[in-house]
Amino acid sequence: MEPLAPTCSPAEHPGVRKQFPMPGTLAIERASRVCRALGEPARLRLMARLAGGECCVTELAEAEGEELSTISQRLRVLRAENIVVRRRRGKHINYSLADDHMSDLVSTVLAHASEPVEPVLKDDQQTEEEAKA
Amino acid sequence: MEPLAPTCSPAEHPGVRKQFPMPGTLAIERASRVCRALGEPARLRLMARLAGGECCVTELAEAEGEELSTISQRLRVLRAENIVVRRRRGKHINYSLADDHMSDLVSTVLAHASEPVEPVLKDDQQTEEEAKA
DNA sequence: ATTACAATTACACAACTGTGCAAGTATGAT
DNA sequence: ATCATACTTGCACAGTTGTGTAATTGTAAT
Repeated sequence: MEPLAPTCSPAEHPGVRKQFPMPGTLAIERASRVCRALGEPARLRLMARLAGGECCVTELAEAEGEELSTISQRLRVLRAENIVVRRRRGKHINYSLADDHMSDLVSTVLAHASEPVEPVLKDDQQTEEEAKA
Repeated sequence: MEPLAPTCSPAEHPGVRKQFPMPGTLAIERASRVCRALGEPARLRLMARLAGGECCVTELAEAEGEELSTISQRLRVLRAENIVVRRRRGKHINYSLADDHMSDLVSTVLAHASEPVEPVLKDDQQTEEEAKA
């Protein structure tokens, strides 16, 4: 449990040691919960669908080709993190994204995933500048 | 497994049915993997730290008060999703965020988590407009 | 009231994930 | 070559998570 103190001196670390103000435990906790909720293909698909407009559970189940109960469970997880919101519409319950932040998040991560893997600088390589230094 | 066809007609669903172009399976898969990687407090904290500048494993372990092996495993997960990149620096291996998308993602989700829960429109309520309609 | 449809929830089981310990690899110094 | 430091990985165990079936709740209509 107790980590040992490193023997490497601070001078060995040329990285920017700007001591970025770390977010509080609560913020980290909440943010990671949101990410985890989006961290499953099935749920992220649901989010992508909801980004196109609000839907009732039956619609979503039909679109996804899944059990109603399964969709409901997924929505439950999303709702627990305030990622989606629901509203009664007569016999149906319509779900939609909680706010603009959420559509931002979804589109950002999807945009990144759609991009080609940058072949510019592969892992474990050094830049040209570093090579001559 | 086979979902039953819903008996509710499309006319019942006033939501924007704009048939948003759904992202491909691959994009969804990759995006959700990224989210899942960020979906754990410990790993997200690591990301927040790396957002402040590149670090070696020992530094991170010391900062987090964790075993070196634990940090290494976390970095492994992040690296598997191309979220972070590593580079040898003599005796050390420095990790840093893979690209600008990643710092964007991290700061966006953290910003959202730091915000107060909007008290504007609670769940399962209807807007004023809808009340008179 | 009863009936029908929409959605949620409880439960149980399988699959996955994170962690620490211990062993292994890689680099630099002597 | 040996030694020490820095990091990674294999393994096993505990804790978590997603899914379907079946039972339950809630709403609207008759």
